[in-house]
Amino acid sequence: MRKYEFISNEIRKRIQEKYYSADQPIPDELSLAKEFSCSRMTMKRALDILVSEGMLYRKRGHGTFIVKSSIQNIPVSVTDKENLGLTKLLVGKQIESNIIQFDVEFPTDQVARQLSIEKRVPVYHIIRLRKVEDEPYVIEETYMPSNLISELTEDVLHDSIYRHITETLNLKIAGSHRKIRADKSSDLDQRYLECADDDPVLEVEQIAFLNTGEPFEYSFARHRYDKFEFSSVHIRK
Amino acid sequence: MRKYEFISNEIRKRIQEKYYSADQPIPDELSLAKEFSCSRMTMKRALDILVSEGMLYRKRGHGTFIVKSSIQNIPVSVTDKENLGLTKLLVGKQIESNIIQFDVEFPTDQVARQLSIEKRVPVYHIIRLRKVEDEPYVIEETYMPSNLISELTEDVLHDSIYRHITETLNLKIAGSHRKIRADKSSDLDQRYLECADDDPVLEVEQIAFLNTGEPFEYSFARHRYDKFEFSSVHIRK
DNA sequence: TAGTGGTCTAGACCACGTA
DNA sequence: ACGTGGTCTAGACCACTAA
Repeated sequence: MRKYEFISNEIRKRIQEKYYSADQPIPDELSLAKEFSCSRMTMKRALDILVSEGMLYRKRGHGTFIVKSSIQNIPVSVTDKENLGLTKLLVGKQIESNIIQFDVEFPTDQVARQLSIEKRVPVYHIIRLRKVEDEPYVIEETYMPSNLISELTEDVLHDSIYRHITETLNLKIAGSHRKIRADKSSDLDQRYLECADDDPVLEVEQIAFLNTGEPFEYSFARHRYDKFEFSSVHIRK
Repeated sequence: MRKYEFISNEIRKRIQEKYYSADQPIPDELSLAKEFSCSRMTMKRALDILVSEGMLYRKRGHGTFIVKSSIQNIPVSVTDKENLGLTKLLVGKQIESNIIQFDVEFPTDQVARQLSIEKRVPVYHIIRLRKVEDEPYVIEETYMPSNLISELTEDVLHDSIYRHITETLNLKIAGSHRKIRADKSSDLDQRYLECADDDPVLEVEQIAFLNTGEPFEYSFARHRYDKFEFSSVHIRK
């Protein structure tokens, strides 16, 4: 366990358990560094994590304070904690994946460009309906280059593509770029998400990268507008 | 100018100008530190910024590499760079604000809770239509505690609330929590955004904080679905 | 084994806010 | 003047990767 992570977790626990008064600054960095037997840089790094989570804020020349609203708000962010698929996001819930389409094809210009591949490299083209607790939740249309993501089978699609990538293929996911927009529901949306003609959907377009810098996924996730919202925390530097 | 910011900007420029080959790692941290006459920690911090922007990625034991797709994709993110209002986001464009409503009232339970204030503290309740280049762009409904944000006038609302807060009141904005969702357009949306009955809207709910930790804004921004999307970059730690 | 990035130290000085 | 956080240094050792 890294020292700064251990300390960060400890301080987070203390805040949640109201060990520190929310009306006063928490102890200064040097005192905390002494308490945890670390350098001030390491202490600062531990606190940085909590600042980036929106749990603490600093005032130069004054001290480090608890963001009061952070104590009750538990689920700070979908965005910043995970870009793992549904499977990890909703642990404990019963998740089911219906395969609507599963093809291999040559990419369109747009798909080839987003995945940074040549047009002659085949891509998987997958459309899945994900259900949570038997309720339709999201339709995911996914493109993945076949040379990068191998051994994709229907079994994998029913389980979790992310698990296949990280555990079976042993690849490492580095991050993703996302765009979020509203759209009118298409016939496909209405059929599978069981939504009304005039129900909108929330679409998340995503390009995900391996730690090699290679894009391995270009996807469109279309969510029922009444069952999903996207959360993010923004801290100014 | 902070040293790590200067270095970070310099490396970013080099990447954009293809000074470094995208097929090879950029020079190692120690060499770069020597070139910029700084410590390795400072060099690492400069590179951290570019990693968090999705421009570089690292492989331990191997080197630091350029994310190829980052070179052409210029506007990486609305999310991570700014939570300043429209005024700063769309510099150079002609922006107009029409005031639809401007009241002071006692907050509802929900508004009081989100702003962490007592129900007896009056709040400004503002609804504005923001136009960009004469086209309707977004309807913003905003609640601000009157004890925190003072001297709010129609002149300010026509200009920029953020400028008033940072420049006139000299307060510092620390960050915000946001939720993004799709919704059906309301009568108000249709009237002012000039959208059709069945056009959806993209709603961004935001609580913004000062560096004192106090929430100063609780707002709902409703965007035309065909004119706005929300971008974010996610890097796994 | 050599070279890379990841963590950590024990200091230093600076910038800012309060008294 | 003092105490706070912000930046920066010049090292050290560790973890991982490739040759």
